[in-house]
Amino acid sequence: MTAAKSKSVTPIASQEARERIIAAALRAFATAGFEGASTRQIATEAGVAQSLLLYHFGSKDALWRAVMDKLFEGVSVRMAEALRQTRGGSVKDQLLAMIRGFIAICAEDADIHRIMTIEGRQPSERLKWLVDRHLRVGHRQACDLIARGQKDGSVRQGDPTLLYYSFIAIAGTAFSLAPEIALLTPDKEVVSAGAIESLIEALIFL
Amino acid sequence: MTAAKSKSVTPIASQEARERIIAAALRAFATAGFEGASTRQIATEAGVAQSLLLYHFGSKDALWRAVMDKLFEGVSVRMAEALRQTRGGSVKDQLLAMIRGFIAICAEDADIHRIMTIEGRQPSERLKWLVDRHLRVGHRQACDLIARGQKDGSVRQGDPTLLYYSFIAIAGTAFSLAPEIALLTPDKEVVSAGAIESLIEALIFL
DNA sequence: ACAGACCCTGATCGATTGATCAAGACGGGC
DNA sequence: GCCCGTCTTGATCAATCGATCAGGGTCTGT
Repeated sequence: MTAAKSKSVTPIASQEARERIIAAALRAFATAGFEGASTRQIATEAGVAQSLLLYHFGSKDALWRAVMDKLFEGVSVRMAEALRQTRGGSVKDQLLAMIRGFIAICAEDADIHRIMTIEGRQPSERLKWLVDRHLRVGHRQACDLIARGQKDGSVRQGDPTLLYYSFIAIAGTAFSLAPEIALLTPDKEVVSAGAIESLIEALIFL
Repeated sequence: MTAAKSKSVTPIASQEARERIIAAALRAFATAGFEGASTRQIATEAGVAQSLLLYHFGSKDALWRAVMDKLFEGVSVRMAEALRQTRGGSVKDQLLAMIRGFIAICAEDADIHRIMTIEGRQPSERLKWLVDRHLRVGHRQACDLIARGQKDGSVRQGDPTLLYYSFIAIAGTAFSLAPEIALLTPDKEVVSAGAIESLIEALIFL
């Protein structure tokens, strides 16, 4: 960890501050949206000065992009692993692994689905950046898989994109709207990942 | 229109301004969230001065509540009509009417689902107000219907609330994330209400 | 014609926003 | 010891925020 990185002169002192800022910014952006989140509130939650966050990232927009890169780095790693472990399996097994992985991601951190649905609702430069840099690949992979499943008869017919967004909507909404659901059913325990999975299975597969 | 309303002294001059303000505020709240939307931007879009909007509604919070009342007034009218027309029918027919009604509402105005998912993601006084005043009744009605359908064997087993939010998620997401989907599939036409309906049918019914 | 209620606007308030800047703290290389 | 690049802070900027206020316009009732 303290080993010198060949030619790099930077001793990599406090990358921890960057990570704390990104974590706080993720929560703020996910709950209040881009304009609703303030850099001062993010800095306070991260325990640093507000100017430090502009020193590291340059602007609020650049901070948002850094948060998204960090977010989808983790997501793509998990999804790639799920697909790798079922490489030789059937299309249905690969799709199931993808679905289980996405549910697990949403269960661990509901902010992921929150932040994705915040930006997708109006055209903007941020949405364009997000789609081109992070969303396009996953959508393409999933839709290819769905189309192959439709060909071999294991997946329900219909627009692959609609099926893709439907399963994302079910898995994500159950967790991202947890505060609302908790107010509606205060005595009920948290929603279970297994129930969501069987629901999505019934929706996707024949 | 100019007819005197019995004892009421107010001539009800410009209620049109109120409605323009509410319409503009709905769009603003639905896309930018409560904190992200500014009263000046809303006033500009409505073609009035910013102070007029505080004259009519008192505060930004009160304007938000007025927008919600207007929004759910229309929704509850449509849902009540859908249920009334299938009063004598089977549970499945009543649920189908409810689903079709909700899809039609989302197709007409995607802002409804947008605004519902914006507030449900973090605990707040606004969410508490929204749940108690507008969401609780619809949730109760739908879940009762789902439970009855589960008893007579026409509806899939599972937590009624999860089934309820799943069908809302599918119907709403397809329209509220339309800008994102359009960027992903630029050549494709808009998503069809019929495709969504058959998808939800497969999810809900046995 | 006058008075009063309602509707609406422009100016302005203090607070907060994202961004900039000067200055200090810290540590490694000479 | 001294210097220099990195990291961090506090002060401060113009712009914008929600909210308040005084005042004018318009109509109705008398």
